[in-house]
Amino acid sequence: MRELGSTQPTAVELEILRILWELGPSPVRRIHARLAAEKGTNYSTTLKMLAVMMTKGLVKRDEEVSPHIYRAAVTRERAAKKFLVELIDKVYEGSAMSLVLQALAGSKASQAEIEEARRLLDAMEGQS
Amino acid sequence: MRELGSTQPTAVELEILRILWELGPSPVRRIHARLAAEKGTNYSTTLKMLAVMMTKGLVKRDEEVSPHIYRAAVTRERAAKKFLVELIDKVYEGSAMSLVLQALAGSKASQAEIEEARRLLDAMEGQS
DNA sequence: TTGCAGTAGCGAAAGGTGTCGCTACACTCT
DNA sequence: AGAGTGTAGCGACACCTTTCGCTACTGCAA
Repeated sequence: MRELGSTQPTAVELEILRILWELGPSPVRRIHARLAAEKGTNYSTTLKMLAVMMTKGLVKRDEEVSPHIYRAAVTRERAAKKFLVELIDKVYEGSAMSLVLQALAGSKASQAEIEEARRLLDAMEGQS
Repeated sequence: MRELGSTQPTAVELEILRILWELGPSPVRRIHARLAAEKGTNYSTTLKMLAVMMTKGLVKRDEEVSPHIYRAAVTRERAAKKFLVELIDKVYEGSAMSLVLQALAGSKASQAEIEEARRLLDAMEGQS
């Protein structure tokens, strides 16, 4: 019972997505090199995971060239947003931005990030 | 291979935690009523899930009384924070508060929440 | 005391994730 | 042609999550 557009990536899938976001479109070799460095898993495993992710629509690949080139089918931003929406939904069931921020309070942020956050808040205040 | 203090709740476990956060300490009957309303699962299933969650330390129970009373072993806030930290770690590998905010930008926030966010940013700026 | 209702628990099984071994195909290079 | 190297994929398996059926215990009512 899998919902249509909302295939949340699992742990390893997310690791692969992160690698793709960082590296950009890459052949399996390169993805595997990173993944193996972190987890020590086999080449076959990486390949299989990519295959599974293909069926879930999490990645796309160019089969014209050889080796095939894989790329993430979702952007980092979109994925993050999806996670957050689900998090708020699951944990707070409803909008609770202030609580999320509260949770973030412990983490350190650079001056630049804080500035940007302020700008964003200003923008949010304007609309809606 | 499960890390020591970081037992991330699975999907159903999270649903149960959410129910407990909302209801407060409750007997299985009450938890099950909610869960069954959402998923239509059996009483045995709820009971088993609670048992599993006991071994993981996600819930605690008072066995003195009958029926036993279950309560969440973690607060909503702590759980949310854990999720967020993991999210940032997994998706952005490192601090990226502004990006998280970016992701949140689409969601609507009340004036009060925005105010609170501003106050929080001020506080964060002060320290560290 | 027997029977019923509510409660607790165990063990099995179904489904999903992550892992790999083994096979096959292509493309060199000799 | 044959050997060697890089690439792709299938099928099996181990492990975890989620599900339930069946059993057992408790306490109260007939």
